[in-house]
Parts: sequence; C-alpha cells; structure tokens
Amino acid sequence: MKLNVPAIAAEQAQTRQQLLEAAGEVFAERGFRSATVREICQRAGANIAAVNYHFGDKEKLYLEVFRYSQQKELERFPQLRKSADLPPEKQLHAFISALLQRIFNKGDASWHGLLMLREMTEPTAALDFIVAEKIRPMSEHLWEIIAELLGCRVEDDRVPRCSFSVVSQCVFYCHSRAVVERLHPDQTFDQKSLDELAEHITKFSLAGLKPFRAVKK
Amino acid sequence: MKLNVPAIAAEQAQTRQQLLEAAGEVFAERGFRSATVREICQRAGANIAAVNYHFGDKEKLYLEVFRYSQQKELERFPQLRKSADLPPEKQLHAFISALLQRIFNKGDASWHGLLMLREMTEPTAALDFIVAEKIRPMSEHLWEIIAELLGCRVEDDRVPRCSFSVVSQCVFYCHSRAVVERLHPDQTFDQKSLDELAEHITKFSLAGLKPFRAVKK
Amino acid sequence: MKLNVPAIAAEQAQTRQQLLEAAGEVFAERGFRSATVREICQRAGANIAAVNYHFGDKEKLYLEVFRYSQQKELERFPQLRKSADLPPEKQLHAFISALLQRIFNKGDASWHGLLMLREMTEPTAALDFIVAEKIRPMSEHLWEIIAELLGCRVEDDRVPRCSFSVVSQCVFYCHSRAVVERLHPDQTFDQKSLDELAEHITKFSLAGLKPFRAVKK
Amino acid sequence: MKLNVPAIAAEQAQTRQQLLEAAGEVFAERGFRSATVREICQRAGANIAAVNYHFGDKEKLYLEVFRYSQQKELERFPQLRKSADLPPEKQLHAFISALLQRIFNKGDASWHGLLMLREMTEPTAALDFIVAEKIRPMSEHLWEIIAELLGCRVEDDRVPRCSFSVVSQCVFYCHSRAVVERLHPDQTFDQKSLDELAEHITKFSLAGLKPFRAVKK
DNA sequence: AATGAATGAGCCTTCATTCAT
DNA sequence: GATGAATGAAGGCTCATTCAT
Repeated sequence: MKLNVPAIAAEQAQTRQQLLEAAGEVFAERGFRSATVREICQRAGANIAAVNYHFGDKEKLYLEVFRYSQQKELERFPQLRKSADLPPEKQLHAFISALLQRIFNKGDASWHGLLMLREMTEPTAALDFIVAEKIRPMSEHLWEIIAELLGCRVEDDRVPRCSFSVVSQCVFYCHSRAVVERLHPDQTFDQKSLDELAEHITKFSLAGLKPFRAVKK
Repeated sequence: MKLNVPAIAAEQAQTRQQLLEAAGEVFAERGFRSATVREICQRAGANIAAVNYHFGDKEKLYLEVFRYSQQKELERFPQLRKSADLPPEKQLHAFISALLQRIFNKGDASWHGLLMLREMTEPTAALDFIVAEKIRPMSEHLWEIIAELLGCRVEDDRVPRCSFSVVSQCVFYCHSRAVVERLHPDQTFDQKSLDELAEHITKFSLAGLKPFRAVKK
Repeated sequence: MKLNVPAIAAEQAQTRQQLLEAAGEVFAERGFRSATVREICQRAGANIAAVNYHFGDKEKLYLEVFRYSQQKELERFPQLRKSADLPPEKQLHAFISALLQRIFNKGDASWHGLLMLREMTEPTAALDFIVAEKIRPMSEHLWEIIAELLGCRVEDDRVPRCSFSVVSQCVFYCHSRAVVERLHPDQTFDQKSLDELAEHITKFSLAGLKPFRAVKK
Repeated sequence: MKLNVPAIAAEQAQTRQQLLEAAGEVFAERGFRSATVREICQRAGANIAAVNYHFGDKEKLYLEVFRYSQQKELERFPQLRKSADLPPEKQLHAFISALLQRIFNKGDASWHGLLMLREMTEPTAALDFIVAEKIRPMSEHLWEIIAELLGCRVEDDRVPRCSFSVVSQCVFYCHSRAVVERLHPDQTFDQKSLDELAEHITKFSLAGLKPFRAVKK
C-alpha cells in the first residue's frame, strides 16, 4: 500500500500535463486574454479550480506552457548540432530543413509555433524566455554556418543580416501562412512540399550569399 | 433651426472618423478582444454608446477599420505601378524599398501594419478583404518583376516561390521585430537603416534569383 | 423636454443613495468581507454591476458609506455646540444625553453605530476618517466641559483620562450591547430608559470627577 | 506495532492543540469569515484537511476555540475570589486591576480578548458560552463588591448600573483601543500605565458611587 | 488514521450592449 | 439624433469541503 504515493504523484503529474497541453492549444487558438480558464480545464478534463491549484493563476500557467513547450521540443528534436565534418552548404541545407520541420511540425504539439507567433505580435515575459532558450542558440548555430560560407568572422556585420535573409524565408511560411493559403489555396505543406521548399530556400540562399563573400579571407 | 443639419451631419462624420482612428490604435495595441469599446470611445472623445450607434457593434467596427485603413493607405501611397521603362533590377529595388517604407510607416497611421500582423495570427473576415484589396495587387506586381528577371512567364511555378523569398525578407522585420530587437538591441529602423536594408535585400535577392533563371524560354 | 436632464440626474442620485443605504446595512450586518456586492445591489433594487458603476469597487463603496453616514448624521444631529451660558454640569448632561441618543439612534440609520463598532475591531482607512471628522470634534468639546468642571486647563493630563471615564460609560452600551442584553434580557433602550441612563451617568461622573478637581484654580 | 498507539494519540492531541492555538490567532486577526482554513492549518503545521478531520468543520472549530480559550484562562488566572477580609475599596481596586490585566494580557494567549471583542460586534453561539462561563461569574463578583460599597442588597436596581459604570471604564480601553491610539498616539499600555489606569478608575469609581449610597437600608 | 489532490459554489469585477430619455 | 445610466452574462480567482488512498 506504500505504492499509492507514487501512483498519486503520477496522477497529479498527469493532470498537470493535461492542463499544459490543453492550455497550449487554447492559448494558441484564442490568445492569452481570450483564452478562458474554464475552457482549458474542460479540455483537460479537470475542475475549474485546477489551474489555480496547479499553477497559481492564469498567467503563471501561460509561462509554464512555454517552458513545457521548450522541454517537449528538446525531447522531440535533439539539439541541432554543427557537424563540422560536413561542408557548410550541406549544413545550411540541414539547418533549413530542420527549421521547416519544426515550424510545420504536426501532431499534438502543433500549437507551439502558433503560441510563438502570438508572442511576436504582443510580446510578454514569455518571449524573453523563448529568445534565450530557443532562438538564440539556433541563431548562433546559423551564424557559424553563414560565417563559414562568407569566409569571414562570426562577428562580422554581414553575418546577422544574411542570417535574417535565410531565416526569414523559413519563418515566412509560419507567420504569413494565413496569407499564403489565401493567395495559393492549392499549396500544401506535406513532407514532399517541405523537402522541395527546403531545396528552394537553400538554393536561393546559397546564391544570394555569393555577392557578400569576403574577397580575401 | 434646419440650418444646423449639415453642420450636425459634418459633426457626425467627424465623430465617425475619430472613432475609426481611435479603434485602429486600440485594436492594434490590444487586439480585438482586449480592446474595449470604452477606451475607443474615450480616445475618440465620444459617448460610450457611440460605437453601437455608428457601427452596430464592436465586430462591425473592426471590419470597418480595415476598410478605412485601406482607403487611407491608397490616399497616402498611390498604387505602386510597374514603370516598364526602368530595368527590372531597379524595379525590384523600388518594390522592396516601398514595401519596407509601408511596413515601418511611422506617424498617425502606424497601426495599419500592426493590425495586419494580428490578422495573421488570428485571421478573421478582415484578412480576406486585406488579401484581395491590398496584398494580391502588390503580389501580382512583384510577380511581373520576378518573371522578367527570371526570363519566364508569370504563370511559371518558380515565380511565386521566388516572390515569397523576396517578400519574406521584408516582412520578416515586421513580424519578427520583437525577436530582432531582443537579439540585436542596438538595431534601429530609421530611414538610413531602412535604405541599407533595402540595399541588402535587393542584392541578396538578385543574386538568389540567378540559379532559377530560365536557360532559354 | 429639457427637464429630463435633472430628472435623470435625480434618478441616478437616488440609485446611488439606495446603494449607500443598502451597503450601510449589509456592511454593518456582515462586515466588509462577508458582505457581498450581490446582496447590496439586491437590497438597493439595482443590478449586480451597479456598485462598480457608481463607486468603482467594493472598497471605494465602503469608504463612501462612511462619508455618507457622517453627512447624514450632521443633518440629523446638528453639531453639539458648547453653550457657554449653561453651567458645566448642565453641559455635561447635555453631552451625555446627546451621545446616547446618537448611539441608540433607531430608524433607517441604525447601522451607523454598528459600522463604527466594526472599525474598532478591525480598523481600516475608514477609521481615520471617522476619528478626524466625528470623534475628535466631539472629544474636544467634552474636554472643554471637563476642564471647566475640574478647574484646570484643557491641556491638563487629567482631562483626557476623565473624559474617557465619562465617554466609556456611554459607548459601553453600544460596544457591549450583546453582553448587556444577555446579562439583563429585560433591559430596554427606549427613550425613557435612555433618559434615566443619561441621568445615572451624569450623576456618577460628576461625583467621580470631584477628587480630581484642582485644589486651587 | 501496538506500542506506538499512545504515541500517536499524544501526537494527535498535540496537533489538535496546535490547531486550536493557530485558529485562535487567525480568527482574532481576521475574523471568522476572513480566516481561512488553509492559513490555520499552515500555522499549525498540519494538513489542509486537519480542521475537518479533527473538528468537523470551520464553525465547530470556532466554537471549540472559545472552550479552549476559557479553559486556558482558568489555568492562568485562578478565579477571582471575594476575599471577605479585605475592605470593599481594596476589593474594587483588585477587581479593576485584574480585569485590566486580563484585557491587556500579552503573550501567546493575547488573542482571547480580541476574539471576545469580535463576538460583541457579531454575536454567535460562542457569546452565550462566554457570558455564562466567564462574564457572569465575574459580574456577580463585582455586584457583591458594589452592593457592599453602596450599603444595599445585591438585588438592588442601582447595583447593575453602577457595575456597568465601573466595568465600562475598563473594557473601554479594549473596545476603543484603535480610537484611543489615534487620539493619543503616545499612550502606551505597559504595566506601569496599567497600574496608573487602575488607580484612576478606582478613584473615579469610588467617588462616583458615593451619591448612590443608601442613606440607610 | 491522515493526507492532499480535486471539487464546485460563490465572490468581485469587467464589458459589450440596451433603452429610456 | 445622441446620451449615459443600467444591465446581465461571463471571467478569474478563492475557499471550505470531500474522497480515494
């Protein structure tokens, strides 16, 4: 009968996780303000008071959702690592592919990107967390690839600008998805399309970088 | 006593416009849900019942704001027109410059872009209107430029993809502004920076387009 | 038809007053925390949102109730004034009588005293207001009477102590009423009893003051 | 295993007492409604369900607190007894001193008086208990002293009135403490002040009783 | 026996909307 | 036509209480 303690702990953890998942969905769908604690609890199959019990209040739950999202993403997509043995062109293609995969990541975690998008429009404390834990590491990885392609140091002024030119082409399909779908209703985002898209962005970017190359290294 | 009727009508029109301006600001700042009718009416110096009186309800006001925004923008930025006499490289640069200008458009109409951004995250009927009236015309203009640069027909599959690659670099600084400011706190968006940015994007894009050029067509 | 403006103003004022009266009763009966805005609005025949509309929130209403109470009391009991032509013994009797009248003041204002009693047990900002506006003026009036009876200056140390001895006998029947009623269930507080009580307290106090008289003036 | 049962029983009794002490404090500080079961259990170092487990519900705990308070007070202050060998003047002084001591009783039991004060404003069943167990015995003791001083029978009408006049001067400093502190911020209630106060009240009362003395009876 | 996760009623407050004037 | 007092639904949050363990 001593076993019931871990059982209870597990049950509590389960309720907590269900709340986090439900909150992720609802916050992504409706935004922080429009999301109601009631709906979150209903979707999580929990009582109306569950949010306050487990997280204190709606705002703390919101922050916790981002922490949870980041943790889940780390589990699903082990950190992109610079593989020094690959040529930088291949590394760029790998980076672009991976970023698109994350963005169009379907399934039970599809709200992660939407939440981030909402933070862009109306930043809260959560954005600082995202930038520090997720965006900056990815960004620095890209800088190294770009610097190598340009034949310059990572600190060079051209690096961030060119990085933005690359990244922007990827996140565009996340941020402007609603517009893209209206302009090209037949556009899909299945795995095949994603591969083609990665191909296109890599090709465009590698060529785009050329005029910025250092004359001499 | 009948003489004051036109005066009253003018006053009413003024109240209407003040409501639209105030609503634009407040909707942009807070989003549809968080914006309160009270604040809009206060900023417009109008009665709390003014919104319902002039527009029926909050939602109809929201749609009306976009119509008003589009109309105002047409007045301020006469439609970008393809100037067939310029070489396509110059036309691309002009397009990019103009788009950045619109996006970072300061002044009393600075809420137009923010409102559009909000529509990306949470599309409403307003987005259909924006796409039809604003984005599609601009998009088609860009397609023509790109098609000419690629030496292919406007209907070619490469055209929209390459267009997205160009446009994405511009709107990135709008959509991801909050992130950019956190990654590079010293980045400003004054006129000089905007010109340099247009220069960079044009250079990157012209080079990026090269490998997509039709060998012969 | 221009007359409707004052009519509306009057109606609003009436709702406000009904809310204040209802709030006074409910706060007195239940205390600040236990009192519910719902009950206050119901008793006032107003909507649940009326309190927030007229007073901002529950706390501001609470403070306003005290201001209202003080104003009402001033209307009903014109300020006790030292009538220098009466001998101090008569003045003391008049003071005690008036204080008892106030305390046992029946009718639609019977909650005033109860509210004050609650402030004794759990002081809020309202008590500072009461002391400044109501208690201190009365207190200073009594000091003058006592000083004259003792044949000393108002600043003398004996004055406040003896004043407390007098006042305490009056307010006792307010503060400890619940106990008094349990110890002597047949005790009533009608006008006749109040007169007898005033008689008793005056007699007791005048005699009690004697040993504190200044030997020489 | 059976051997730990008494140990457990002792532990349970200790938890019960800690709950009573904590409840006394919290009820005194916040009042019945504002006091939360959570805080009581936390202060007692007990589980949140402890109150319901040990006392049934919050209200039963409240009543139990008074029973506990009375029992504790009996232990600390052995019943004031009429010492027939002392002259009544000394007895009155002793009574007043003892009452003031109880009222300003500092230390870990300082909430007893506060709780009683709360019962004055909003009597519950607890007040009946207090009156029967605590106030009536003290009251009857005072009546005997007063009757002796007045030279009349205990049943005489003057006795309760004069008793109230004496008692009121003592409890005043408890009930109106918040006001006294605002009118005379420099007033303290240390032992020395209490002795002086007892002196004053005795002097005032003995003199105040004089005109009520039976001429002959 | 004792725990603490979970419950649901109820509180204060906000807000778009209505309606008498 | 235009106002603003009033409405009532709904939201976040608190709390005593319960119940499976």
